Amino acid sequence: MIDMWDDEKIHAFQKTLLKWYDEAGRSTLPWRADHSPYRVWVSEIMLQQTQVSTVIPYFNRFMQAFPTVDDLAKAPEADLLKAWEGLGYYSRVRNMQKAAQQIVNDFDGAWPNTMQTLEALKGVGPYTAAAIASIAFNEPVAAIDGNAFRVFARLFEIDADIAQPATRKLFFELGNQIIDQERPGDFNQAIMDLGSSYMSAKNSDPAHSPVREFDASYQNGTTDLYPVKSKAKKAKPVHYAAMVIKNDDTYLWEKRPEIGLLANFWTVPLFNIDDFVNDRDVNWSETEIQNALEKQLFEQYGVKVDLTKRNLAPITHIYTHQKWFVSVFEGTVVQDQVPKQGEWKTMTDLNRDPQPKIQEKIWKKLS
DNA sequence: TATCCGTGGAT
DNA sequence: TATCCAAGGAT
Repeated sequence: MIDMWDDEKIHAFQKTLLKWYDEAGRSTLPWRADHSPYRVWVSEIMLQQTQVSTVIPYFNRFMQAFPTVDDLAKAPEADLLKAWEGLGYYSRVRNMQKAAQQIVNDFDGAWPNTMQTLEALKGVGPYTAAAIASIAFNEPVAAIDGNAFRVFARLFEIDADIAQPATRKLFFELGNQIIDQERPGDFNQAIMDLGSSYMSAKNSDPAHSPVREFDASYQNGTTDLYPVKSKAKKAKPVHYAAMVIKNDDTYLWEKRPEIGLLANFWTVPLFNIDDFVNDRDVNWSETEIQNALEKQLFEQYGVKVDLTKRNLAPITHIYTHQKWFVSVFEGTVVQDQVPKQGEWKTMTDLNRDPQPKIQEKIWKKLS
């Protein structure tokens, strides 16, 4: 199992780590300017599965637009999604608003101030709760994110698979044993800074790490073996026809379902055409696919359409579990009529809605 | 427990 | 190009 350090070594590690953090940590990150729970929380949610350099401009704009938890609680959802547009994992911002309303309504505006009570907030799991509790409220709990998994796995040569949810408990208990009791928030952030520099996933430099004396994997030359992580499944290919249908100066536009991928986002109609696609590339009879698409537009949307252009070279867009191949079709309505499903909107109107990246790619593909 | 949920960057 | 990684959480 784990070759646990004695108290003396733990204290030496804390001292070495925090000394380095004070001298070389990323002190200029905007969410480190102060440790108010609101700022810490917003930054932690944005940073989930998202790189620091990506988050910085979003964070600054978000704090301008929604300076307090009250502002966030009462903001229109469209404004929130527009502020989040391009960040991905959009349920994060929807859950954030629900959590803001929990704080305002259920807790009378007072922040929960322990890891355990913070986990009651929507979208706040074990990692984020520990991060807020330690950074904003000085509670000595380990925040186990991807960095902490990697750093601890290397320091102690831990062979448990970090892709297994059950492994989180092991790392959490280890972290709680070595966390600095006086400066838990700085300790957690120091581990993250270490994990994004000397002990990063790629281009690590353990020989110059401030904690190399404590790094068993470096001492034994096994850095590349840690962390142990099982491989993710490959994304499943899915084929769509994007229907860009014009009616004078408007386009056919519809809202996606409330749950699932890109929930509630507006896009042009996207038809699944896996049935028309052979193996790995478009391979269909021209008249067959064209007739099928026009038929579906009439039956599902109630509009008669003349398809005029097609782009057989598909756009590709990769999600975590799906790889989309999107062929863009253009057409015009034969006669003006109100659609059974979706709406006609001008380009000006639809640019006001937040759009997923795939929709941007579709617009760019138009001839 | 396994799967789902976006996007951008690095190699 | 394919793959992995990036301050995870909900179901």
